Amino acid sequence: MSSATKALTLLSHFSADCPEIGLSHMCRVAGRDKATTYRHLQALEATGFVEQNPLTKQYRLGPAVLHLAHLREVTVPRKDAALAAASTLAEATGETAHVSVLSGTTVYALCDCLSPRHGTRAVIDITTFPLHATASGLCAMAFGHDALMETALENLTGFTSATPQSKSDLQTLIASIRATGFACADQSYESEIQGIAAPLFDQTGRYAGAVAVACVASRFTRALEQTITSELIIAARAITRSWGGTIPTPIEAAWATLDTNPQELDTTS
Amino acid sequence: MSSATKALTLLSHFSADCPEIGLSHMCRVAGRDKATTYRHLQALEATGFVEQNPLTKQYRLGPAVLHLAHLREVTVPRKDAALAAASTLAEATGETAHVSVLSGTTVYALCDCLSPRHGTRAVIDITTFPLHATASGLCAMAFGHDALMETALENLTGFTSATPQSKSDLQTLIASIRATGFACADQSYESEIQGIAAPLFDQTGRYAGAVAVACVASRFTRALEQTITSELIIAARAITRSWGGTIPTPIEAAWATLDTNPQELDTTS
DNA sequence: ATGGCTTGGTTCATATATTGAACCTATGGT
DNA sequence: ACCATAGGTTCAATATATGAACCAAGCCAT
Repeated sequence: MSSATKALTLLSHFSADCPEIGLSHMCRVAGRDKATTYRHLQALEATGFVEQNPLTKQYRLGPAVLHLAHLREVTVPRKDAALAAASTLAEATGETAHVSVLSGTTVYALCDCLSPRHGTRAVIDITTFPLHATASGLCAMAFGHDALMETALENLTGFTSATPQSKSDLQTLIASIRATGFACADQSYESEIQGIAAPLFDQTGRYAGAVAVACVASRFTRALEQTITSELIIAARAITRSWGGTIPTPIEAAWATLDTNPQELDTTS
Repeated sequence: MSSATKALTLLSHFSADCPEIGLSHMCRVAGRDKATTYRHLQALEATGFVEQNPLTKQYRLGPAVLHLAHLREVTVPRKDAALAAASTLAEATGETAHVSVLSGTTVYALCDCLSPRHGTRAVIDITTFPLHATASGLCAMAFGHDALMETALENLTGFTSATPQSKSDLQTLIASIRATGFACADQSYESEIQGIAAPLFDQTGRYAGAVAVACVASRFTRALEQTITSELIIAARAITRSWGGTIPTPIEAAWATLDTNPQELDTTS
């Protein structure tokens, strides 16, 4: 590990719970020598990445990151990362991939990508996703803020016979989504379309959107489902990372149990 | 210069004009060896501070900065830095210091700090500053967006006999502010109050607000003016830096010519 | 095609910059 | 007065960074 990497790594120990860290404390959490840590903090301070609270002598993030973040936002729009991941996802699954973002209580379509593999394809022709009837909407309800449930209940339009129609229906679905880390919408918005979505998070740590696959229901098999879920995990991690966020540990844990299933099948074969 | 510092310094070469930089280009602008630069970029990439555009192989700012910037915003509110600088400014000048922020076309008071040195003090008892009559407002017009002039012309309230009353009055004042890097309001809002303001900038590079001194006019002398301007420069640099911005070069240049005046006096004495 | 130009990326001996135990000083609590 | 902990400093030992030279790939005009 290079010296520069070690210095940069110190920054990852700052968090919302622990926004100011003293030298000794930093030594402990970083597991490094005091002199080394001190010099690294000096280097970070010289470049504006940290600064010392003049009162407490504790270190905290510096102003340099503000400017860099602004530049990042300008140079790499969110849509680009989403589109790149959606493209890979569509390629790998042979189905339509799309990404949605949550703004207030509305789930907007950010981008989508159709796979040329099959003649029939799911087409995303809406700009806002109903909360209660789509995988992306349900994902937002499961991992977004609480106000979404109220909004959803105000508009329980029945699109198909499978569209959830009650609060208890939604609560059951949401519990399942939170347990598995995936939202599924089995022909609840359009018949013949099966949706599976995974959540995305931004730099604030909050739910930011979903990456989803809309699959022609007649093609949906157990094998395709496995491909979709494992590819969704990859896409969700990539987009979340690009947006400056991280997947919450409980969700990673839920995904990890899914990942091991194929391995179990391998050992029994 | 430590290795970590050298690596961090590479990040400063990214800008809005040049958001993606290739290895060779980075070597040239950083003036360092290719192997060294490459390894530094590798360290930055490993920590998420830069990433490679997969198409062009060029490096650009990475997602890590987004998260850090959010954390910085949460841990260090703008007001704190402003208040610290205002306090120093009030202490050094013996007059009332205050900081304003521009939001839309309105100039809001962010904080102020009175000096206990004199019995009479200027008191900032307004929450929004008139654009045409105060140093902070004129500063916004000189360095902020163009729409401010229209807004100012819609409300040319005459507070004192010295309040500017025409577009040409304002244009003359603004030209002077742009040339000197300071905005002055000589009893144009309240009689007996002389205001001097310096501009502040944020991480977007745009005008963000002003730091100002409100001085009791009867105490205003050439010597005090020199103290105020030199202290204002220090305060403006500190706040701007803390907000993630930089003072534009033309303004620094204007300030530099002022800085040399006292030196000229010294050499002749 | 060919040769020259540039690009991103890699190697390895050299020596420079990093390391960490021990030390210093100040402060707050008992 | 004492101990514990804090931030900060020193210096010999050595691990780590360095850069000239090198490689492979892409581009472009001949």
